[in-house]
Formats: sequence, structure tokens, C-alpha cells
Amino acid sequence: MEKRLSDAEWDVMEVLWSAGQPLTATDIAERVPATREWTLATVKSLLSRLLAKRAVKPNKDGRRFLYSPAIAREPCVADESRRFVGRLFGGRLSPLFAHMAEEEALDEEDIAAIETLLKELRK
Amino acid sequence: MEKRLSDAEWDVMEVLWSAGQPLTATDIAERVPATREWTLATVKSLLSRLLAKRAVKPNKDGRRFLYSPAIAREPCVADESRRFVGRLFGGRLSPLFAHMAEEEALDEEDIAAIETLLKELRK
DNA sequence: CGGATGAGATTACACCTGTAATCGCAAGAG
DNA sequence: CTCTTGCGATTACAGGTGTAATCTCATCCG
Repeated sequence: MEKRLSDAEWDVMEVLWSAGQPLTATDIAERVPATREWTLATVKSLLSRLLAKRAVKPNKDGRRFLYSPAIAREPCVADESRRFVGRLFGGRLSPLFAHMAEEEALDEEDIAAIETLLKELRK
Repeated sequence: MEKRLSDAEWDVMEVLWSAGQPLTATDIAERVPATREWTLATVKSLLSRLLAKRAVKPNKDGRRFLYSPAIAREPCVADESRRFVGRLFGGRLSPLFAHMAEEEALDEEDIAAIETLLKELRK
């Protein structure tokens, strides 16, 4: 990634990442979370910015473009995670974990999943 | 909190939270992470903004102010955590955990700490 | 008492963000 | 071949942010 993605840009990228295929601006506008009541114009602006950041790739399809992600989701998530855990929890995951546990943001399913992961790591 | 804190504002708040006592603007400027090469003026600006957000409390001390946090760190961290985990991991902690594990951002110590926490939760 | 000092308040300013309207052009409709 | 329409590109604009200089007092030094 050349630059960080803004919140709104993330929403657009999420659409592209989950689509699994190139989409037109209109497609994207339709799939963006409904809570963002964006007009098509807004989506197009965001696409321009994402193009400038080289986060999406335009593929000419006749008179218009099909957009697809130029960067994978994983590295972006990794970046944000590092930033976040670094800033709030001194870079360590365990304090975050402790915090979430206290907040009761963990349910049975999470706990089980994490236990399994831990076993994996231990091997 | 009335509003979200910006990155720079967090740095100021961290100083205040960890100081455990009211500080003057100058004190704060001295304790801010050195990587931020801020002038005193910058710190004062940030303090103004934090006052506007009611995140810090000014206590008149003769001719100047001693600043102390008006909000606790925990709720702020909780807010940011919710935002972060919600946005990137669908609100679930286990995918974040899986991600960090893959990134090898976990060392022995973290793993042990988390195991202990899990046992606590299980009880 | 008068000037220097130092504190907060005010102002500055460029860049980023969210949100959009408008422009200019190319393609399809007739 | 012309008119409409749908697209990307350009422009807009207010509010947030990082970073700071300047202004305005009150006070301490002499």
C-alpha cells in the first residue's frame, strides 16, 4: 500500500475484496453497506482516491472500467493491526486479549477457536 | 468522551494518564514521545483541542493551569477496540487472534498469558 | 513603575476526509 | 448523423488534523 486507507475507502475495498471479481462503479455503489447512504458520485470520488493510492486497478471494459483490488486484504489488515495493537496495547496481544475478555466481548465460540489455535501454536 | 481522539491527541492523553498527577503544558511537552518532535506551541494547541472535547480538566494553579485527564483510559481503549475489531474482524476476537498468530506477533510470553486468561474464563 | 517573560488564547495553513455536484466526452438510440 | 445518456474526471466545500506562529495579558526583575 502506498498510503493508509480512510474509513470510507475501507468500505469500498471490502466490497471489492469480497466480490472476487472486477466490478463497475455502479456495482460497488449497490453493494456498499447500506448504513453509508452514498450517492454514486461519492463512490466514484472514493474510487478516484483509491486509484491515486494505487489500491485499486482499473480494467478498461469498453467505455467504462471494471475495478479490482490492486492490494490484498491481508497486508492491509496486518498493517492496521500492528498500528492498533502498538498504539493501544504496547504492541502486545495479551493485554488486548485481557481487555476484550473483561469487556465480555468473547463468547464460547471465540474461546473455543482460540483454544484450538493455541494448541496448534504449541505443537 | 464527547468525540474521538486523534492520534496526536492520544499521545498527549497517554502522558496525562501515565503521569498520575496534574501536569503543566511544559511538563507534557517534555514527556511526549520523542519521535513526535513537537514544539511547546503544538502541545498547547493539542491541549486546547482536548479541552474543547472535554477530555482534559484544567486546574488553575496561580498564573497557569495544571492539566489532568477528564476521562479514563479504559473506556477510550474499549471504544477504539470495538471500532477496530468491528471494522476489520467482523467484531470477533478469534479472527484477530488467528491473524496475529499467523503474523507471528505472538511470543511465548503472550501465549502463556493468554492461556492463563483462558483458564480463568473457563472457571 | 516599566520592561521582559512566560502562560494560555487566537489565528494560520496545508493536507486529509466525507460527501457530493458538475463537466466533458464517447457510445448507443433513433 | 445528431441527441441523449451514462461514465470517468474535475472541482467543491466544510470539518478534522498535524504542526506551529503570533497575540495578549499578567506577573516578576530591577
